[in-house]
Amino acid sequence: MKKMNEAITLEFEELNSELVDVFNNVMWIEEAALKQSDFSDITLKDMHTIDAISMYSEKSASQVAKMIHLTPSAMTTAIDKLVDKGYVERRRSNTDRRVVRLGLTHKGRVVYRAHQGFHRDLAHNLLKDMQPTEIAAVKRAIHNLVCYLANVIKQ
Amino acid sequence: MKKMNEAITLEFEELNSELVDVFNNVMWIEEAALKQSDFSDITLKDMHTIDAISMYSEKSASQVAKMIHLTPSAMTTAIDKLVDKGYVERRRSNTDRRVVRLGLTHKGRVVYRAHQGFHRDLAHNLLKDMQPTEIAAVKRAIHNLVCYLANVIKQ
DNA sequence: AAAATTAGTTTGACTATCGAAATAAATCGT
DNA sequence: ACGATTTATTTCGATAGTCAAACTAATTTT
Repeated sequence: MKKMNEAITLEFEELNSELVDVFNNVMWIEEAALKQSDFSDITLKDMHTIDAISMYSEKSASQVAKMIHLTPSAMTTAIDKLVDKGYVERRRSNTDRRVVRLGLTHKGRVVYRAHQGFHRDLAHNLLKDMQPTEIAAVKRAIHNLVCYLANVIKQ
Repeated sequence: MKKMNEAITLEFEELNSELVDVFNNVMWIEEAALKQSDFSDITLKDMHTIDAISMYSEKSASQVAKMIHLTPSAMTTAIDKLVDKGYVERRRSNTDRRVVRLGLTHKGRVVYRAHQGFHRDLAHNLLKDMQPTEIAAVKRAIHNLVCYLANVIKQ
């Protein structure tokens, strides 16, 4: 174990604890915000499904399932619900009639944009009142994290 | 709508998308890591319960329930499971025999420390190869986020 | 000491999820 | 071109997590 400067250790623990705080709370806050919104009939998980389907490229049901780590069967029922509620459309592919192409309805696109807005607010508030050099540092840190997580996945 | 420098806008979108990536993946990675570990009999939610109970202060069941946004009834069944599996202990308080004080068993403390280690790794990798001034910037950014989220909760 | 409050548990209904089997369409080997 | 295999999705049955409401027991208020 490396001997560390005490002040730095303390700094680190403070950061760590705030980081834990963010991770533990973001999901819950997002869920709660959704419940109070005009789209209270969907959960955050539904929202992530909608996000994975997203605006433009038409993905197949199993592609979306993989993206959000759901089994195909769970995907089917999730889509059923979102189709019933009018957020998502199922279209059988013309070139391969086994695959189901998923797309957002108008309502789906509205809620997708609203959710993107939420994330944009998060990012804006992360960078609140920061200088370009500081912003660069933050960006690098987030990138570090993304790379680290990507590595963890690979193993 | 404010007119923005295009390069800065692009920078921002890149950061935003990585941020979304982190939020979407951390939970899943944590869950997967847990499944492959020696503690595959608990879920990430169980882990958060254990984390809320934590090492030292003896909290009541309802205090823990509030911390992790669970109803008392859900808390009861969650604790039942963790008691069965040997991670948590229930003790009726002596001063007020309605309240249940929760504590970690030896096994519970081991898994708690392991989980803390996971979070510490995250924080270390966030700050990988960064200078003190950069670290300060990152810290301020995370703090911004914590404050923003705290405000969202209040409304 | 009766009524109200508080902490936690039990019960019943509902939802999400998974894995296995079923279905249906495409492709491969001959 | 035909049957066998593979692929994409769905259906079904089982399990687990959640909530709200009813309930029990302990404590506090009046």
